[in-house]
Amino acid sequence: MTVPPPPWRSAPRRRAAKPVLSQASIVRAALIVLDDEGFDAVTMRRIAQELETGPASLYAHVSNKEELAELMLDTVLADILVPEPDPARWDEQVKELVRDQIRVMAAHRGIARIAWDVPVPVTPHLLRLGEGTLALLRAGGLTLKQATFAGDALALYAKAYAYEASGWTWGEIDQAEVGERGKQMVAYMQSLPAEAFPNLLHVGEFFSAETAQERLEFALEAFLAGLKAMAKN
Amino acid sequence: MTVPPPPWRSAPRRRAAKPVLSQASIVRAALIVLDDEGFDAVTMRRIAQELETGPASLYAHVSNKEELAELMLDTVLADILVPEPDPARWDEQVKELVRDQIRVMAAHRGIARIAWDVPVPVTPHLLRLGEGTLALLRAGGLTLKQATFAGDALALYAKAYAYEASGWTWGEIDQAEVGERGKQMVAYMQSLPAEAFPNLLHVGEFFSAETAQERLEFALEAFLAGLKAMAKN
DNA sequence: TCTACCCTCGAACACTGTTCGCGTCAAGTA
DNA sequence: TACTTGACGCGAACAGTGTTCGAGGGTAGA
Repeated sequence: MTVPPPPWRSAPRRRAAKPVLSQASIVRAALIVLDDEGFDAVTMRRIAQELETGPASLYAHVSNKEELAELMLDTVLADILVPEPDPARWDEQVKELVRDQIRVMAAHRGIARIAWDVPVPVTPHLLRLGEGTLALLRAGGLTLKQATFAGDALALYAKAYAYEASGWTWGEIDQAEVGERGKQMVAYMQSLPAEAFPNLLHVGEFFSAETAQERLEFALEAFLAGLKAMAKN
Repeated sequence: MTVPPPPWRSAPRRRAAKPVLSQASIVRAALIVLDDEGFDAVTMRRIAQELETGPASLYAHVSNKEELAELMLDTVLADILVPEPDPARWDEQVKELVRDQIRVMAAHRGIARIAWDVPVPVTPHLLRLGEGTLALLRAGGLTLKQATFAGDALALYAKAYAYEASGWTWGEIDQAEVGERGKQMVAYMQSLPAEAFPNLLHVGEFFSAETAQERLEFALEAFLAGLKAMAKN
């Protein structure tokens, strides 16, 4: 009963004319929006727009935004290399592993925030990373329990510094506003008795994007030194 | 021109009949909602409802929700006591200060999350806390720069463990869901070659609400040990 | 050719933070 | 005492969010 399409009309577009929707393509689109426009821009509508469709279409491939966030995190973490433990280079390997996590997370602004919000971190690459960290720490002479606790702390370092780093790097923290608040802060402190904030008044120079790396190295250095002392017992 | 109110109508309610709106009362109401119903329930509408008014009324006393969050955090931090440095009890004092921060933050579920989101932590009590931490650390023999970096790391510890602790304690992390995910995780790991996750398979017991305190103590212990070694140089 | 089935997606729902602007009240001034 | 003024209360609305429903269409298998 259906009439064939008139010959002057081009053949009906096949579905595949536009990239087919899939979990992977959705995650990819979400990461593109994240990189280009920041964390707040990553909405279901914006992602759908990127794929030239409506928000409802996404829910056939992703059960909700939380799951999508988890998939984004896992995708990003795929770039982390877990080293083969080499006892001779133990410190350096541990530091490198943490730096690597920060590197990949800071590359996508706001992804560190997702890392905090995932309650139970069990995605394939997180498992791989966790196992690798444990193996590395145990190679340094720690018990399984010690390694677990140390790994927990190190993951925390990575997330915290990556979170801060992405804020500074990507301008999610409004530089002008920060400067304004900084001035107000100094003025406030100077309005109080001079001896009220003898230390705080001089730490401003230590807090900036430039010192982020240095602060991380300091914390890592101290933590690892303490860890090594524990491993010997 | 105005007609006096008819005598059978009760005298118009005075403004003071219901508690007058103020920044302090709004913050108080917000904390009540936070404690009773959790982080997600803290909306401008719910706070207004608690004060028997509409959401628009709040904006006369608080410029936006971000500022309100900051005020909530500051109010909670008021309970922290900053100790007079006593070199003989240095370690214990530092640990106590961190524990104290975690204690007050874990008491209000979700307040730790606010702490992460405040970009430039400059509220009165945060300044007081920062100065106290610096003074304490310097009393342990650290340079101002070392003390700054160490204080940064310690604040990070406090926020991270408080965030996690409140999640567990207050059931924002759905226990049933966690259990389900845990089972799936174990099943997934067992479906892979046995040697793929030799360590991860046995750490489950170390991760629970009960070990949160222990994990913090471990991390603090290691970090402080490393710090003391640095101070001597 | 018919029948399932799954995917697509417009429309709608319930919710969010925030603004506008009209009233009303309280305190200050003449 | 009468009037002005300015601040506050708050109903209504706006733009945006995540998510669901259900009708429709395309594809694959019988």
